[in-house]
Amino acid sequence: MGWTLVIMALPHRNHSRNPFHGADVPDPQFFDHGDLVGVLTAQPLDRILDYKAPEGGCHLGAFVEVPLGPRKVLGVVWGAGKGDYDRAKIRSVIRVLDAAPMRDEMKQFLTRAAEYTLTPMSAMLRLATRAPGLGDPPSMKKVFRLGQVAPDRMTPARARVIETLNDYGGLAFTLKELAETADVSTSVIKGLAAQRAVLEEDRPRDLPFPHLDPDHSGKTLTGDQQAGAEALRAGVRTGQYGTTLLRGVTGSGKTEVYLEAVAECLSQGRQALVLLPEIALTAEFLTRVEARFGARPAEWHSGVTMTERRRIWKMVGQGGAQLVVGARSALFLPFQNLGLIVVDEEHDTSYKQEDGVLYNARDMTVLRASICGARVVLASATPSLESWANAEAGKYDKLTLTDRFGVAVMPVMKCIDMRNESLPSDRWISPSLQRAVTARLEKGEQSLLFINRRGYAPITLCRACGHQIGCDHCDARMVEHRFLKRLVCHQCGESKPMPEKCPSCEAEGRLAPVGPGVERLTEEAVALFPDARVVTLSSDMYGSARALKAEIEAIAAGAADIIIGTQLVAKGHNFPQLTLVGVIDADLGLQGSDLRAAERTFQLMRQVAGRAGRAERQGEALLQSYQPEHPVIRAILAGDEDGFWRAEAGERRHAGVPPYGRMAGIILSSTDPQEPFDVGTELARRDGPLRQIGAKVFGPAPAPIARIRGRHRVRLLVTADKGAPLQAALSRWVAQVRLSPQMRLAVDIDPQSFY
DNA sequence: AGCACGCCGACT
DNA sequence: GTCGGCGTGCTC
Repeated sequence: MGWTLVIMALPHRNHSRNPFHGADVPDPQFFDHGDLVGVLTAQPLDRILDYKAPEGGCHLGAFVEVPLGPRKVLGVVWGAGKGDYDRAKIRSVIRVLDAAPMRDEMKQFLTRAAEYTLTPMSAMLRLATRAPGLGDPPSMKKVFRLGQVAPDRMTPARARVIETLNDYGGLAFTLKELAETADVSTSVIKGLAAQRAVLEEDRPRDLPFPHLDPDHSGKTLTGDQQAGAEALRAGVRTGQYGTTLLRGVTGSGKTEVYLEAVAECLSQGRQALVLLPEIALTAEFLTRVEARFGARPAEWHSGVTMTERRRIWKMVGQGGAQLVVGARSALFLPFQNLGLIVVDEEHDTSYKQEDGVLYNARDMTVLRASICGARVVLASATPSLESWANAEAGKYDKLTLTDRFGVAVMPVMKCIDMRNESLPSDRWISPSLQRAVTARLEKGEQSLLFINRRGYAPITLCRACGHQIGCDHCDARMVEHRFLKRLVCHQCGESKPMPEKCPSCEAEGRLAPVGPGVERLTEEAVALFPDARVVTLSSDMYGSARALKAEIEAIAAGAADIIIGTQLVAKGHNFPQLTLVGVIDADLGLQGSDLRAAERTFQLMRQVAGRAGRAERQGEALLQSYQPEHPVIRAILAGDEDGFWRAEAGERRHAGVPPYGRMAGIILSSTDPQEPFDVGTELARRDGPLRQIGAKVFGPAPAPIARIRGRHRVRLLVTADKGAPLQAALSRWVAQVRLSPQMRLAVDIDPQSFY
């Protein structure tokens, strides 16, 4: 009651909203009605605008609605107003939205991420407010629970309602849920409510997520896993930033180990975030989380409904969600007390992507954690070279799980030297590989044939004139998909029916498929092994993630003898009866001058090979290669992971490329074919700002795909020394040219692939 | 991003 | 004369 008196007695100017400030010290975190505040809006004006604080004042960081021209837009109170704008034109904040104010930590994170990626702040704010109805007042919905009084007359329908409510012990239902569960019409419930036999109550629309119990217990860990888990727990207990690179093949219990870190984090009363690269994996993953903590966590990805998005955003902000499992954008949720971020499959290239902002979720994770004092676990069977180098340099702790069901069982890896195999040019399964598959068939074991190409054939060639069918909108070849009976552009998704005659010379019946795709390999396997059950796993062959998951489960249960798969099969699915992996083209990706090609091939080959030999059975991996002496192929065969990384690191260091140098890609694109090249040339010529920091510019050159969706693309590449202030120089450099409206310029810091 | 302003070509 | 093309600039 004393509180009431104090608050009542407060003068107009607020002095004590913050209990740590004395009664006569103004709270710098609070702005009174009429004070000037600087507001950052999600509109693409890269400037903080001054407004007058609304009636009732507002806190620093408050989400607000402000007038902007004729519109009302979302904004955040970023600080005090600068006051350098015509006072007469300054308008007032319309209202403070019902959302937890943005914490200083989040402001810092957005600012530094913007600086790093050269992204306008408004775009960063948009990332951080990607949920609908943020400003909605807390709305209620009506729910029904059992009342104390019995109804005047009992009917079968009424009895079902009461029985349902009894069965679920005190749980409240919405009208629709209750009607459906009890199989009655809504009027029955309304009738009962009128007599107060059931009670109608208001409940907030957005409910907290069920409590996760860190002591709910899950699987017992092996000695190796136990030690790893304890190391991670200890890290979380420090309550300070730190990153651990957790290495372990699928099946090593990597997930169980880092879930122990999550458990420790939850015990400390802090929030945790687990990032996964693919939606398809979350269903299985959520089940494992539920087994460990007794309830399901919040799930954030592009597939969740708008309602659920709003619930997660709000609950994360007010502590009603302890754990979020999600895609990369979950990194921008308004956590109040984040203690741990796990990035699973940290090497996955999908972490670096464009969704409004081009950022690498793995790097942004480390940034966010270092600002808010959270722990990071980067988990992977095959870490990225960047993370490996950071661990080597002592920036990250290293933790390697070697146990695989108690014993170290990596498959036996061998190379099939394709130069010694006799094989017609339209066939891809070598006699040696064929014999190995036959041996598995006889033993009733499964084989996996891996090819990293979707469709039937990558090239459709006219035997009469030599024309290759390309996409009308991109400079990419169309890939035949016999399953769909169409030609598909893997760049833009455009497709057209398979033509009867050559679009160039009109010759009929002369179009021929060239090269293998997963569908064509299936055809070959069916012909070679007529009695085997052959199944194809390719991301474009299943309508939904659910259908794909069902298929994978059926295969794991033994519904196929030979699995033909693309990249998809490399990602963490368990096939216990699989003992042979055949890689059709291990050389794919080794050609070309992309410096990351070796790394990607190594990771992919190891992951695919790792599918073989689960459980007790020893597996075998056979790599078909035309260049068995290639260092990457040799490193894979030798299983010498650290040796490979060291060699790769040496080459990169020598070349001064990431992670031992800095790089940025510039993509200029336009509907006009000439303009990007002209602007690119002008930029290359005016390289003063870059030379000041010792950076070099290469290009302009046509981008890897010179035309995508009708836009012509030109690429420049900038390299600099590790310590050079690259971003600042890039901004000054790029600002020298004026772009026409149809021109777009995108800066890609630390590009994933470069030429 | 929107939306207004404004400055040149072809229409009732 | 005006309708409308979209280049340029502004939003506190």
